[in-house]
Amino acid sequence: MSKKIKILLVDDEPDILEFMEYNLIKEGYDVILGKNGKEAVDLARLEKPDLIILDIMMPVMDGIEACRQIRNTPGLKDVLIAFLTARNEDYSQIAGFDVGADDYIGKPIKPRVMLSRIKALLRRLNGVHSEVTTKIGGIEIDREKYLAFRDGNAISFPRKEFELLALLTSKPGKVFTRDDILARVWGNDVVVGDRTIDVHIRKIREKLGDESIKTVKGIGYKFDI
Amino acid sequence: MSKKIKILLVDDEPDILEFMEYNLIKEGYDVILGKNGKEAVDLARLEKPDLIILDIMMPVMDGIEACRQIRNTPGLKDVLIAFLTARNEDYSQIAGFDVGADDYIGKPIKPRVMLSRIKALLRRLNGVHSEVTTKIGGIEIDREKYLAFRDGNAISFPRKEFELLALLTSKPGKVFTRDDILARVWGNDVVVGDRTIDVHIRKIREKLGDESIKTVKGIGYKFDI
DNA sequence: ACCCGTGCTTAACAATTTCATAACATAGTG
DNA sequence: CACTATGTTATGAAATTGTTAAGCACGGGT
Repeated sequence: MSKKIKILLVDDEPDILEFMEYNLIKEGYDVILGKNGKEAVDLARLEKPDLIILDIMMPVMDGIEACRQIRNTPGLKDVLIAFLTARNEDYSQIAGFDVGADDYIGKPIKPRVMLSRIKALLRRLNGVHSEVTTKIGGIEIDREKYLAFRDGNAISFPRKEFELLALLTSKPGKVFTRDDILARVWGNDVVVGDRTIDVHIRKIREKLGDESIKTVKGIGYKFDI
Repeated sequence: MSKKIKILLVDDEPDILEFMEYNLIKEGYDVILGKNGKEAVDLARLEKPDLIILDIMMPVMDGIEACRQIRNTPGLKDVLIAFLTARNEDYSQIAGFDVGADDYIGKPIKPRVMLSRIKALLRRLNGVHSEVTTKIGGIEIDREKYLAFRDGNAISFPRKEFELLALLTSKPGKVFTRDDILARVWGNDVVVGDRTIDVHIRKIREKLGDESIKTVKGIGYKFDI
């Protein structure tokens, strides 16, 4: 996958946490756990997850209030938030949509339903997300076609190479550290050897046929004209 | 001049039906009427409207269930569905979200509000699926006839194959991920094995007899000339 | 009700592509 | 110059997709 998707999961019942964590990790998501609303807010600010799943009923701070505070955090206004609710809870209390929830997931939780719902939500996110194409210094990156173009000629890349290139070109001139690159192209907990990034960089350079990817020794790489 | 837009309107109160029908027809829409959820499903399948407006509370089958069934009908996965809801029905809103509604129109209905909402919805539709036929690289897809044509010769496909082809050709060049494809051709809650998509792709390729469907390894498939 | 054909899914296996690594070369830095 | 970070290359493992055939479910017709 491109950058691994990070999900913050908050519930006060360890069983549910464990159950959902298991299913989410199995799908390849990056999962962070919290056990009350207070933690939810702190972790959200710290980790900037892509999606937050909040139980409504929790000690210390309930999900509604947590949601409100998260939404009031700069940079987290557009995070996806879904509520967990028991079927028989009083829906009027779950006026969750008033505080800006994006979806709700009913208990008891069925793994398949939950996962498909999450995928649907994340798909919505993708639609809004960054620009589909970037044009910079004679080459154009089309994230939808998974192709780069130079003078109208398509250059195709295998997945990792493309994602690496897409990352670098997403902010031309910015230096991405190796850790950055590892986290965002490979995923947070993936461990790969020292030379892996270099090899991919090399192949991209070869295909692009120019010097647009610069090495910043001791730091990382950047895409620059 | 495009085809007239077809709206299926379902409510059990004749007054509301008449009132809305009047306003919609005045705007030049093609209106079909139903008076309960059962009729909604039947008419939706029969008429393939562009937009369905469902009351939540209805005899025989409520709007929620009708929506669910419509969404599970092949070929109607992407139909626009809007719910009619009385102001204070929190429950409706939440449950409606659950089954994939696109919008809510509150009662009491104000004609102008309703019409602008409907136009906004249909604008969304235009981006994606408006054209009945697509012509691309020697082949033509007719979504109404469920047929593809190459040099005037019809090629017929079973439903799944056709929908898959229709999806890919809806945006030539764009890579559709496997998850995308699963969600939009098979449906959100359907779980099928790993090789199912491949098998369908293979059959389509066989029938098209060319290389227009490309594999993007690790991502998905695209239709490209 | 029964049969038949079609469409859909699966499973097993083959073919292919991509990826990570190791070993070594080179360049940059103080 | 010594040391460290990066470049290069070939190679095998791993991941992904292709292919085929078989079985099941469903609908239409008799």
